[in-house]
Amino acid sequence: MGVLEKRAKRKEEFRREILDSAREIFIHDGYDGFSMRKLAEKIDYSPTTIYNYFKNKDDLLFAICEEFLANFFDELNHIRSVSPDPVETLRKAFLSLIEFGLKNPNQYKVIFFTKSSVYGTHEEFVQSESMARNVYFTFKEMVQACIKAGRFREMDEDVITQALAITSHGLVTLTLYRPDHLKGKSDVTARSLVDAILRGYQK
Amino acid sequence: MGVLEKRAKRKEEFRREILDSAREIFIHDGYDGFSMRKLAEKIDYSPTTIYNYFKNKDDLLFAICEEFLANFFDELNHIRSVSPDPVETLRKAFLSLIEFGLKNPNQYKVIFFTKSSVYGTHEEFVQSESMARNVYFTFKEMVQACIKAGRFREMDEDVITQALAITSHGLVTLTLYRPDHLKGKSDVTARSLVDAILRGYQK
DNA sequence: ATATGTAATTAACACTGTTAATATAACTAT
DNA sequence: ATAGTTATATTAACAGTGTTAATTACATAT
Repeated sequence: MGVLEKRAKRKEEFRREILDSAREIFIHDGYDGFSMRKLAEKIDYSPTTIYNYFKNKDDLLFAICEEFLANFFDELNHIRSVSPDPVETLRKAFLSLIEFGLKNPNQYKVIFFTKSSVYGTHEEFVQSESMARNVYFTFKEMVQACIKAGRFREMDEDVITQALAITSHGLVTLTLYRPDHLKGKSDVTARSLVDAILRGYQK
Repeated sequence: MGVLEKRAKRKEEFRREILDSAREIFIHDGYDGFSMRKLAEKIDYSPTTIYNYFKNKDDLLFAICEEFLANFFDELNHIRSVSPDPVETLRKAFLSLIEFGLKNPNQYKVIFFTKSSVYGTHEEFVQSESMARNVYFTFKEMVQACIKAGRFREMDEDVITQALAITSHGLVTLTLYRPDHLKGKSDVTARSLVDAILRGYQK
């Protein structure tokens, strides 16, 4: 292994180390408790060192988002592989996304708060290799499967997919930011809502 | 008019002046462009003076939320007064909320970002005289009207109301924070989504 | 005129993200 | 081994943020 590769590897490892520490801060102190300086202190380096591994804070947050979504992407594919009925698959995937958001509030906040600019326009988003894109397209494929199986009314797939994304997003963010409003009954409301919307799109 | 009343009146007037300036900053510079120091400069006072009229930044933001929601509350009652069919009333109210959010992005962000603590627990929220409460209960009454008219399946009213709130919230926030994602087709998606969910809850 | 209470200000604290300039360490070529 | 080069880490600083304690200016009441 050449020296250049060794350096690159070491750099990649350090990047990982920073990322792990950053995630720990998020889990431990929440989104508001995170700062570049705090992260620097945790990894025992000066704050400016981080900037040798990440362009800026947004870049760091984006990397964390990607990790988070990569985990969910795996779960999504697992659901698809074990569930035969397309509508049930979609329902499970749907509820899983909601559960994932509610169980990882701080990571979800990172995704939500991270500037939309990092994903670029819709075209750039579609052509990107981001995990957000992968998750979106997996959902879209699930919707397409429902239409193809004749279970859904024939509509624009993107509209339906986005409607589902919107619904889960609304539920998660409202629960995270107005926790008392649903009186801890998020799961009941979630099921009711998922039922209603799937019924609404079914034939 | 006594001196004390005069002082109270003057204080109330100044409070209003601060509030108006704050709203102007939000409209002009957006949520991220707002700061207490900028507001102070605009009203030609030192930053600390604001703290004689508002407990802190959150308190100020809350006041702006209330104003914003008061306007929407009026529109909601207008819709109710002119629309005879309960389901159509709900649909219009629903779409109106979404439109209101999309047309006033910065004010909507204020509502969303303002710490949930200002509304307290659900019980405190219900007993409060906040505009958020009024809007919520108006929506709930509309849902009840649909159930009473035998148009909706008999379910917990709160669950349905919250489901509607969640959906509009999701649509608005996703459009505001991932604008390119819906490719400016928010209105199409909104109508489709509202259609689907109302169909889902109808008999 | 003096005392009282309110309102506004200055200065400061403890933070934030980020950058330019500088020092240090590591590797390359002579 | 030494000199030159490059990558990495650090210090100091900038321009902000919300907020508070201490202090001054001012209008009112005695």
